[in-house]
Amino acid sequence: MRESESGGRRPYHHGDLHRALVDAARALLEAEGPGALSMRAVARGAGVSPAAPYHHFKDKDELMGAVAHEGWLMLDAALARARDEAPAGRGRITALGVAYVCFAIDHPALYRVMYDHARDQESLPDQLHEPEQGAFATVRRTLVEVGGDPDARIELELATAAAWCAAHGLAEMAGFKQFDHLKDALGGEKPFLRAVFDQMGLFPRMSGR
Amino acid sequence: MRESESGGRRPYHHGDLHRALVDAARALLEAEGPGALSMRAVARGAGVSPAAPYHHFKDKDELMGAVAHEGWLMLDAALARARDEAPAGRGRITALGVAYVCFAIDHPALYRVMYDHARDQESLPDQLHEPEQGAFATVRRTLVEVGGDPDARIELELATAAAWCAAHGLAEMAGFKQFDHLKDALGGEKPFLRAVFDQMGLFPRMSGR
DNA sequence: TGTACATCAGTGAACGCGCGTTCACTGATGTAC
DNA sequence: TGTACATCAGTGAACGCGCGTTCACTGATGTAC
Repeated sequence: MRESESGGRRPYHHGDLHRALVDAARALLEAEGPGALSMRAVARGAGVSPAAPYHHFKDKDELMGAVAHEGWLMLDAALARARDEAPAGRGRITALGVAYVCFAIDHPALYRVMYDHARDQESLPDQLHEPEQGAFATVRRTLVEVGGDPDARIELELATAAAWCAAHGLAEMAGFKQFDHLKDALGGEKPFLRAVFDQMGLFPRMSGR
Repeated sequence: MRESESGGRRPYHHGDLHRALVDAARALLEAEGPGALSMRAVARGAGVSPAAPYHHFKDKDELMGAVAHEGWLMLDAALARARDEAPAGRGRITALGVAYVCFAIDHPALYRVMYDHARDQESLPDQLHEPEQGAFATVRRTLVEVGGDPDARIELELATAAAWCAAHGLAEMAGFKQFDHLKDALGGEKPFLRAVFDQMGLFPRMSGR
């Protein structure tokens, strides 16, 4: 792809078509949205014949899975970064939520693909459930710090589930026009997101039960 | 459609094809999911030629809009009913949230179409913003009862937005397998939904600000 | 009551399209001797 | 170092498909006189 775009003749063998295909898919996604993501369009984007991708992916679903997987890794990284940057304390969980939604806003089409793929298999990617890594763990760990009892598994998972759903809902709706005047009133998108998360009270309410 | 299904010969004129098409679309949606919703499939479902729908809908988008509209009306009704049935008080807002998610669980494909259509125009349907009717008003009214200050417009809308996003997020994720053991631990789907909503603390926190 | 005519709401064939996938193939590369 | 050969990773043409939409048409209905 690099060669063909810069005018030089591309060698017969690509080098790393697997990578190039995923990159092309993501570029297409950002440029034209999820509806434009076809096997043929991705091959076209990588400067390769429509049959070539089948040497690297069993079928369309497998390519989509690879794109979604990369998205989840990016989201993991974004949450971990947000966590490290926010001062410890109650605001940290809000910071995570804001980072989550910002990711979805910055990569709306990729975010959609991630969830569409997850929905097809009726579950989020496994890595979210691995105990010591991934976005799920980051959320849970932060909830513990913020006041959750690490031994109260059910309550902790409930809090994590609540935070996740809240973030997902806001991520999907943040672009709706109905919220524009709220954003104006609060001074922009991020203050709006922070306010909604605060409103939701995502930190655990473990005490008093 | 009625006639053709019962074996009698259908008269040349249908009677109410507009209605029959929307019904066929919804039946198709429930039976095969949003991916199967094509103009031709809907016509087929209504027992009519592929060109016939164009006498009633300008294009596919207009048909989809009609289906989505009907979905919103159903959701409005479900929320109003839930509100009337729940005892007054703080639990009412949770009951609304549960009813919302139950609607999405009972009509997953329709719910998807509703939001896809909304997303395409970057906003929820207008009726959600009309002051005295629709689901939005039901949520807001209930929030006021539960302790919100009706004059604090921004805070009230923030609370409504938060509740809406929370419900939407949960609606989209309620089917994921990750939550299965939480549902088991809590005694079923509805207790799980209630617990998540309670966790989120959707009632307004107007006091102390 | 009968007839001419406009209008409405269907038909069915066709348009061009892009899709996912398969196929027989071929050029490039790596390895064994 | 040179050669035979297996394997890999591409090509490009073709498959059958269902789609949204348009077209000229026709059967049914309603209205005016």
